[in-house]
Amino acid sequence: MTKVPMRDALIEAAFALFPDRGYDGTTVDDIVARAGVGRRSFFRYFPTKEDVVFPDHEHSLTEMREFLEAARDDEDPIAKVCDAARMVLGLYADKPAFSVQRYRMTRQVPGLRAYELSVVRRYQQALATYLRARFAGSPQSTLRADVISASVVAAHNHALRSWLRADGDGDVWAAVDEALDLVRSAWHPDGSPAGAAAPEPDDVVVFVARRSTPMWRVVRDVEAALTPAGRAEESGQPADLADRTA
Amino acid sequence: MTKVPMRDALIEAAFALFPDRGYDGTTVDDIVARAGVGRRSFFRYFPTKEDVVFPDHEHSLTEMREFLEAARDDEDPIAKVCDAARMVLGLYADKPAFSVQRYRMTRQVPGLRAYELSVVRRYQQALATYLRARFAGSPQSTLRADVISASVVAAHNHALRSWLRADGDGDVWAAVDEALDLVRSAWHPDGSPAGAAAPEPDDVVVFVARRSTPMWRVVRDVEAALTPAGRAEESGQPADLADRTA
DNA sequence: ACGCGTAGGGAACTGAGTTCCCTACTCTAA
DNA sequence: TTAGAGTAGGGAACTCAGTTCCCTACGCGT
Repeated sequence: MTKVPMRDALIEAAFALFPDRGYDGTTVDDIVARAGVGRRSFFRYFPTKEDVVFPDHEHSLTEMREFLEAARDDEDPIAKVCDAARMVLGLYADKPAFSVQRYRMTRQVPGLRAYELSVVRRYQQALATYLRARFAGSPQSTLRADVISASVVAAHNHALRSWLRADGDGDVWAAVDEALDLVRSAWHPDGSPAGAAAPEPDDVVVFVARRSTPMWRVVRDVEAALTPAGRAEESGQPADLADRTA
Repeated sequence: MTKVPMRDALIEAAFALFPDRGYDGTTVDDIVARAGVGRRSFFRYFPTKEDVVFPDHEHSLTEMREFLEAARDDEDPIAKVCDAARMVLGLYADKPAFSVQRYRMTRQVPGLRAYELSVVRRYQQALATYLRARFAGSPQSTLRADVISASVVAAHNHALRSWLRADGDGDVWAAVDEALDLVRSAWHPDGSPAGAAAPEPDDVVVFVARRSTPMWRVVRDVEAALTPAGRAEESGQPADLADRTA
């Protein structure tokens, strides 16, 4: 009847004790006693006590690396690292209660904050490794790879953390999309500085309005132009590329 | 003759032992024995063993905060955080041999890498705090503050680390300037971020959005872009357009 | 001389992480 | 069916970082 793999039993025991005693107040002996196993077994499954708090990041990291290695060469590298960041978001968004509980604990325990930082750095390095390969040959390739991956991670964490601070209320996905859009627009190869004949992607809408335009009218026209709204990119295909509002 | 303050004696003793025994191989007892003081005294001056490896960051952090708090409001905020990053560079560049020795040790000891990350995060937070205050009122102020400070730190570290890897050869200052220039050009007035207004002659606002953008975001950003230096309606975020239309 | 605050010393304890060695189960090959 | 080997788990004993409690010594002003 040792159905539950020991690893899961230890995680469950740990998180059953944390709310009462806190992280520091829960010793490894407490955890193994509750799980009904020997102390030695804990360190067989978790190299340190901190690892039991973030049980799935190791797996998530290898998933991210595989995802990036499987990328085709014709994919936009920046969009790809943004998607990779969204994968990590899923890890948190799938278990809001767990994520919020852990976030609160992490904020209070310096050791856990340090651990979290080291995990974040490994994600960031995975992104940077991918970008370095994709940028290879272009000027400042490693610098750009490092800075862009740092931007993506910062944007992701900004959205994730404000969602966690709000106890998991609100739409994380939308918040992360917005944050990543900012990053993408800052770094993307829109080398064309001022207007001119910029090759615009098909799903981009340009509005022009005078500053004196009443807000209600702008909103109405924007709505009209974006009618096939929503998050489905493949749906909104037709309509004019440039809609003008006097 | 015990002129040397105990703190300095401990640092000196520690770094005298590290080359031979390594960080993990040097116990706190070894250090205090060499310094000729009691074990208890070590923890009076350094909260953890790791702190003795980075003895001056605490002081440097308060210097950076003071530097940023003393900034005038007419200074360019991004240039200011770049200068703040350059202050930290001085900490390393002033003692190349020491910095290189410590860098090599830090690479090999996971605990020291984690410590370094937590220090870096505190610098980054100092930058972000300053930028949040400077950006207050403009759209996405906290997001931009977080992402820009992450970019600055990443650029600084990129240049610093390649200099350290090269055993302190070459011109760090030039390398950091180049790296920071990249960041500044990405975030400063010219690259027009999607969802924000681009500079146009006269009184006209150009608004660019992807068709997949959620409606609530379009409305909010249009509002921010069109509101002429007053305050936006419900969100209470005054949107300053002056930067973008100059 | 007195009291008093501060810098340092040191024993003893807790708890994480390691080392060494033990038991028990299971799967395979002779 | 049994021998052997590989693997999952148990547990004592150790090291070392960090803490707690309490001690001594020195300076310093009144």
